[in-house]
Amino acid sequence: MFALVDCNNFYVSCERAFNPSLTGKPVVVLSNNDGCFIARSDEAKALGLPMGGPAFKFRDILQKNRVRVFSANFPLYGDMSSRVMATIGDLAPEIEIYSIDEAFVDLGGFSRFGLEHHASRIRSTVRKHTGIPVSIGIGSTKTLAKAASRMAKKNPGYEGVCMLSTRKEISDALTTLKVDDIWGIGRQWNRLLETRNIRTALDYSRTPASWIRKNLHIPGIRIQEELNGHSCLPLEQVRPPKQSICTSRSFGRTVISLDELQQAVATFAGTCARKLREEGSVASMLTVFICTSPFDEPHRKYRGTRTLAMPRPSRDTISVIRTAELALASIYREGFEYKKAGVIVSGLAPASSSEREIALFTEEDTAGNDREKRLMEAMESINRRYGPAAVRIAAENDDAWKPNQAMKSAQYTTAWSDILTLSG
DNA sequence: TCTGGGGTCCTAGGACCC
DNA sequence: TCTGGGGTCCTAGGACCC
Repeated sequence: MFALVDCNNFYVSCERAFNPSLTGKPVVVLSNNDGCFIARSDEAKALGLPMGGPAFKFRDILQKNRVRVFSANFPLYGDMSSRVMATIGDLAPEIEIYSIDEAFVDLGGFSRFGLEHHASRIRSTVRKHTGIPVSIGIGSTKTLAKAASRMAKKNPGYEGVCMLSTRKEISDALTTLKVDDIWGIGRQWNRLLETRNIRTALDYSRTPASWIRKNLHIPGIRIQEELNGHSCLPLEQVRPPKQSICTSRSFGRTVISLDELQQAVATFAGTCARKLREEGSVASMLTVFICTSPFDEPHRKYRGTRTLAMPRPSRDTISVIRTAELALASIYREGFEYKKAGVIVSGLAPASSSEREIALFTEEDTAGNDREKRLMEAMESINRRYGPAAVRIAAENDDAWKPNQAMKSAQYTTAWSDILTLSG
């Protein structure tokens, strides 16, 4: 049996863990640039504030109800997530960390304790050790566990733990589960399914497989199998190496000049290089994209994207930035108000394999590679000691296009300076 | 005035190979 | 008269997830 442990309103719960006065009050957390709602407390949901809704359109509701509004504080949420996952892992070692606020665990070995009982123990321990409330769903497939966790969250009667085991429990659950609440069914597919009058998970589970195969392809078939109790999605305890790494941002204001875009793109490229080194990978390709706001008039819209091969597979800041600059120069067009840009590195391979390949090249290349590597190591050791951007490549600069974050809470668990604000 | 960021998988179509 | 079959790789785009 699989269990899904799912943190309730995760980012809001993180804010509450350090600020108990938020308990019982409506709270929202905003995306970068204080744009959209990305987390809402139950009280905020009850006010009709939608997930992903743009904050400026709900200003009245926010003010009238004294909603507590926070800018996103991802270092805090990431650190709280690690603590939650570590606590779960202590009580259920076969764990797949699925997202920042969710983990699948295999409860197979715990049947003699009673699965629901053990799940309750996980729930109360996480609450006690981290302050984060979680809901837990148990089922014979990941998709059923997901559905169960939804029920656990929605109905207080379950006290945070819902297990689907008998045939009747499963079919009752599938009858109440709307098709677009199934894990893996999004907006487009929901629209298509509606036209066929497929409205509940039970309808979906009984739809001819040939039709699903034709219209929703392999992923659709997997969902159907999983709803019918045939597990297709195994627990992935070891995260597979990343295939691509992306760094992108919306700008705090519109950016017009190539010069400013270059600064932004170089900074994102530098971040990608650092992420590559963390991942232990090298990249063979690099993509740059720039775009205007999707809400602009059609004639003012532009999206440019360009993929280039790296001169050789690398994770060196300088060569990643250089390649990104070439790509940017080829897509930049004058006269547009750019709102967002990003760098994606792909064609990733383990760094160790590339070192062997480099050894096949000429003497100079080997020397160059070695010099790059030592330079990166030196930069990183300086930055570890003196702060994240103590030394950087001159092209990197986040002054001009930095996102706005007006209402950010302190980094209670990751910055010493911010802990002082707690006690002070 | 003001609308996030980081991923994966799948398909289709074109280039190219033998 | 009339022009195969099978494969890979790459890119772009669209779907999904959190």
